[in-house]
Amino acid sequence: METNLSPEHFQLIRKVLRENPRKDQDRPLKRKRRKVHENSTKDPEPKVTISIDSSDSDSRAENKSEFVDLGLASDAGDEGSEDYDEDSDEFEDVTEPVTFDALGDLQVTIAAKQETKKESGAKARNICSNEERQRRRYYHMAYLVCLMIHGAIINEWINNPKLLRKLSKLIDENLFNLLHPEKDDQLPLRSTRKLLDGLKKCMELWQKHWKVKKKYAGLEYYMRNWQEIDGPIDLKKTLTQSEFVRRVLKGHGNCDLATQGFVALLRSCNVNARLVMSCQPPDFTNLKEQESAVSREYTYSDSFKYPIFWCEVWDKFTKKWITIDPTNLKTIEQVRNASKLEPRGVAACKRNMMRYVIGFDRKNGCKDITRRYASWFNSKCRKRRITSSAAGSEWYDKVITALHRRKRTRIDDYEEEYFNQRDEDEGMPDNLQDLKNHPKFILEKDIRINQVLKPNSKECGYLNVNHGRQVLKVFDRRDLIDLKSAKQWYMEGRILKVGSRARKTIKKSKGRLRSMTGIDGEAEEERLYSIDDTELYHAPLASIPDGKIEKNAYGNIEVFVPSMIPANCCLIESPNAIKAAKLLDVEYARAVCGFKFEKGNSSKPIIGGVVVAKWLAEAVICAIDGIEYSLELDERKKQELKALEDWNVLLLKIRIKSNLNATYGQIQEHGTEANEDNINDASADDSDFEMPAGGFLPVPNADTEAVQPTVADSDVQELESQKEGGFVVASTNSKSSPTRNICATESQKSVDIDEKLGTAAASGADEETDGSYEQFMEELGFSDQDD
DNA sequence: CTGATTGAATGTACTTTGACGCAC
DNA sequence: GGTGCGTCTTTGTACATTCAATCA
Repeated sequence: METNLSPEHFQLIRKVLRENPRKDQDRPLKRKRRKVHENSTKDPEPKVTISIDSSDSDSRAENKSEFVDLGLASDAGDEGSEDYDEDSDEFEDVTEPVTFDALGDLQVTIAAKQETKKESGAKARNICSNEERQRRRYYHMAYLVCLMIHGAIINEWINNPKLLRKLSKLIDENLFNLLHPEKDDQLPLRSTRKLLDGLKKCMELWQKHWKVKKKYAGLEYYMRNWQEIDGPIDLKKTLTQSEFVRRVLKGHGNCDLATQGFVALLRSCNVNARLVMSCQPPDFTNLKEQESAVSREYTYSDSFKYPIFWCEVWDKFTKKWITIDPTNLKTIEQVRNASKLEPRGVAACKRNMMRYVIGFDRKNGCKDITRRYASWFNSKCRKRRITSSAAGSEWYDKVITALHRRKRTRIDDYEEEYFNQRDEDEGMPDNLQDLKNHPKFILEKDIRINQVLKPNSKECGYLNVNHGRQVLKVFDRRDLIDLKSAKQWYMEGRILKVGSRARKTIKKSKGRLRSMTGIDGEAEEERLYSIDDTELYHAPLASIPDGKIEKNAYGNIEVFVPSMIPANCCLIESPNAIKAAKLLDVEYARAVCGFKFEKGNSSKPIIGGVVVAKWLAEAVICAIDGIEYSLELDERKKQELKALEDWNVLLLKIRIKSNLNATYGQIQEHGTEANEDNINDASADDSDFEMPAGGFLPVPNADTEAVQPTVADSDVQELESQKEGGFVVASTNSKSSPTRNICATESQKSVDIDEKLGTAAASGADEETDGSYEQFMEELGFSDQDD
């Protein structure tokens, strides 16, 4: 019914967020709501309910996705650690039963850990748990992405042709000419002046046309704290595009809608206007468990003084964007170093913390333009953004890229230039906090032990501390040099240049090692060098033609980085590489790619393959292929053997069963039909395994239900417990599949089959496979058995 | 009110080449 | 008697960073 965002749009975002892809593409846009049962600190079993409510969403079919899910699913924390345990007990006490109710709501109930840390006796700090921090981080991300998508959708609606057609009638020819001034060659400023004049007139026109009927019903787009997030959120009915257009044309609604309408008005007369949105997700750097009770309720005007939405117009004469807030502050400005739209004062920042200002342009571009509006972007704003961490930054870039749907233009170049200039112009912070980890400045005392200032570099400023009683020197970070020890440089494939001198000598304290070795007392000295004191390490070449490689004392070659491989050699990374090289009896060296650290001070080299001369590499690779193939065959053989054994056991059981039946009479079987279905289902899943005719796959964990149906009788089930393997029927070979018969059959029939199959399994089959396998191995010349 | 200091919790850099017993 | 393979173990310390609370 309306022009909507394409499904790819959302798929992209989902991909970005590493969401578990869901097939049900038809689910409507979901709203999320999160409730905490009151007294979560006192309740011995506090519960958190996340409910994603779809009941009041509109009918736009392609909007969907469980953002809560995807937020929790993406785990950014463990990527760096190699030894990260898969079955980590991080969440061992947390259970998450997930239930879908009829309305499509999703409930995730997280039972929090029972034990409390109050026994320690320490004063209870108003700080949330580590898990809660993580949750807030994810929630922040999910919230942010929702807001950005919202902005993108509204921005598309603004381009609605019907809306633009009707709005364009409001602009008369004079005004239109003002908005599109001629280029004044003598005084370009005059053109800009005209444009500004036109924009002002537009603004006045719009203010006259538009009656801001309603104040905000709640917090709307303004920032909520974590208690408000967790508490019930009263979401109004969702807007649809037709309703949006109707309201804009009518001139009804709140400030936000008025601004959006204003952007539409400008676009209707072909002005390059941007919809700007300052996204206000909850603050993830706020770790307070509870918002302090004394924080007074800020007045309405404090909270909503600064706008969430505003407008930008491209001025082609000055090559800058002009900022217009037509409804809230009713101002037009050309932002140089500070913007009037940046919230000032504690009260205003409580609800409007400028962190993510996104500009959506008429060609569906999406850019982060926070730099224009945040005057202290580097020192203050930066820390509150998810981009402060590398992983968060990567994530954010992906989201922006996914929402940015146009090619780069010259305007982007000009804007980037402007942002760079703003970065340059941002002054030095005047307090300690903001200088900590500042991207451009560093305090003298924060220079690390392995860093040194460039010779002759001078401080670029001073900071007064303690009301001027102390003065600290501040340096430019560009004057810093990172230093490393010779060994550390070697780990990066670099060695010291001849005659280089240490930039710094530090005392190395190796307390534990020292106490272990019995040497104590004076600390060892460590000489540190800069990268300029080093050069790339070139390993000695392998000898020609035999390819002999120089090895270290341990008989290995160190390949910490690719450049450490001798120039006429190559690294073959395969677990079977050593075996292959040995088999071929060629010169090789085991490659140490790193170390694994274990308890105490012991460390083990990680052998990442072998280094061989280039002219021998192909042979080694072929040998590896062969070995892998033979191993595969070996594995196949094992599987076959196992299958045959299992068959044997099964048939034995059936024989016993039929004997029992014959001796003591028959027992009613039940559920055979259902069982048969199960078997067929199970076999269908395994259809991608290619097994020889009559093949049965041993099920790795044999005590699963899949095994049980094959032998339904209770007598046989007892026997079943003796064996460890199970099997399922391969779907392709119905001819030789006896299970069907067994399940359906009466005792007499099964005996016949028993005899046929039993003998085959017991006698011929084993030897046959064995024989053929060995033949095969001999042909290949890769026999593993060293008899 | 602002910003320095303090204290607690969390995060990260650093470390840089077995020993033994058993089966074949 | 030599070789190869599996098993043992499952963890540390020091310092940096970050926040809320408190103090000046």
